This record gives sequence, structure tokens and C-alpha cells, in this order.
Amino acid sequence: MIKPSIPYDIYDNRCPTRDMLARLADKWALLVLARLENGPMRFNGLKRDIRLITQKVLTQTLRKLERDGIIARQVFYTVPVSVEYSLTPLGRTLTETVSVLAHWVEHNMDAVLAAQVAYDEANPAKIKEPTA
Amino acid sequence: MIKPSIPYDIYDNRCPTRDMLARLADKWALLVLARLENGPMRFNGLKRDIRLITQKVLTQTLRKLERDGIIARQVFYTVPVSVEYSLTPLGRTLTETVSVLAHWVEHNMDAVLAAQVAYDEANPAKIKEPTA
DNA sequence: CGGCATCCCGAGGGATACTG
DNA sequence: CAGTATCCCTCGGGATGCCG
Repeated sequence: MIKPSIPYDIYDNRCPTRDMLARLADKWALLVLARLENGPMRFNGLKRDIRLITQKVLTQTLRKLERDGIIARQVFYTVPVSVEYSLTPLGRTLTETVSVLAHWVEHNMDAVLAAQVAYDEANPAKIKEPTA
Repeated sequence: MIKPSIPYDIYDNRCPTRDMLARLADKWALLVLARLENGPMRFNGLKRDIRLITQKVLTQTLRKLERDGIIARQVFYTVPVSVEYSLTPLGRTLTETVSVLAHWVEHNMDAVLAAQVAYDEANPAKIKEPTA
């Protein structure tokens, strides 16, 4: 546990926390993290569950999270090989929050949809009329 | 409080929660939300505090959050006009979580940086050598 | 199975100029 | 002050093909 010599500030663009937040503020990263909450998962398991994620994007997302020490990658040299992804202790502290966020959306979607309807009624779209 | 007739599922790509998560999983949106935690703020106040955000992106972000019922926009017809943004009750329930996420990054940045160093040592970058 | 390497397209967002 | 309107360009990420 190193004591931060520099006071980290998420609002300072020169602070590394900004980049870190940007990596977490990604829908695919959040979905992966929330999905790993219940235990380790294999690559294709994640790909199946997180609908419409492509193999390339899933790989990129997993690599970034691994590099940041959020998830761990475990290879099993069976034939064919299988690879398991799991949360690190550090990642588990993060996932608690991420999971709350993900479920907030599910729990409050009705209120959001209602707000959207109200907003769209109050602010009708302005169409460009080519005054023929 | 409408009871959800459809079981919302964040992993289903056809579910509106996916789009909602995508809007929240945005670094600018998260920074705005976290910044509004301590009370209403004016447009240029947000622009100043959230370093390097452009006026265009800030406007877009605020509009989306307003449409989703997360924040409220209040215009004061002074000269010149001033506009105040604040969290709605719905938004306040969200911000609690967002704020935790933002501060997680600040509190755990040292651990992340250490993990990155370890990862980069274990996985040296492969350079393309044009075998002259 | 779990990737990597390429090609390629379109939207996100930066820069700039103007306005009520 | 708080926007709107354009132009323009990068780059995230989809599609495809191949490999250990």
C-alpha cells in the first residue's frame, strides 16, 4: 500500500485518474465486470452472455482490465485450450460499485423512459423545412 | 412507480437498458454527475471544473442527462442569462453510485499503476523489426 | 477454443465562428 | 453567459480470414 504522493484529482486532465476513469466508463468494460461478479468465466461464455459484443472488442476489453489489475487471466492447457477470467481482489472492490450501477439502470428504467417522453413532448424536434 | 412489465436485462442487446448504460458509461457524463453532487452549478462553472471538456460536448452531455430525467435545467433571465444545472431526485440516487466509482479510481490509482508496471514487465511490447 | 491481423466505415467529438 | 451551426478528422469498433 503506497501512500499517494500526488493528490489524485479526477477533474485534472493531467491526472492519470482521468484515463483510468475513461477506461472504466465504457459500456463493454462495465458489462464484463458486472458479469464476472458471480465467479470466473471463460472467454466464449462472456461472449455469449454479453450479446453483440465482438471477439475483438471483448479481447481488447479483457486485456485493458487485466493490465489495470482488475481481472486475472488463467490459461488451462487442455486440448483445445480454455481460458478463465476472474476478478482480482482489487477488482472485486470495484465490481461492487459497478454492479450497483448496472442494476440501477434496470431498476430505474421505467422512470427514465417516462422522463424521455415528457422531455420529447416539451421539446418537439425542429425539422428543417426546405421552403419549396 | 410503474411496475416493469418486461424484465429488464442489461445483457440483452434489445433491452433499452443497454442504451441507457451506454449513455452513463461515458467519462464526460460521469464527471458531470459527480460534479453536481455538491449542489447546482452553472454551465461555465462545469466547463471550468471539468478540464478540457469542450462546450459542444458539455452541452450534448447535459442535454442527454436532462432528457433521461437525471438532471434539471433552470434558466435565469438575467442579463446576460445564467443557467443552472442540478440533480433531480432520480439523479441523486444515481450520483451516489457514480461518486463512489469516481472516488474508487482516486483511492486505488496507486494499485492500478503498480499493476500496469507489473503487466508491462511480464508482457514486453513486441516491436516490428524491419529486418534490414 | 481463444485468440491475432487487416481492412474499412461512420459516428463522436475537437476547432472555429456566430447569436439571443 | 450559454448556447447553435459547420467543418473536419480521428479512431472505435464491425467484418472477415487465419492460427496454435
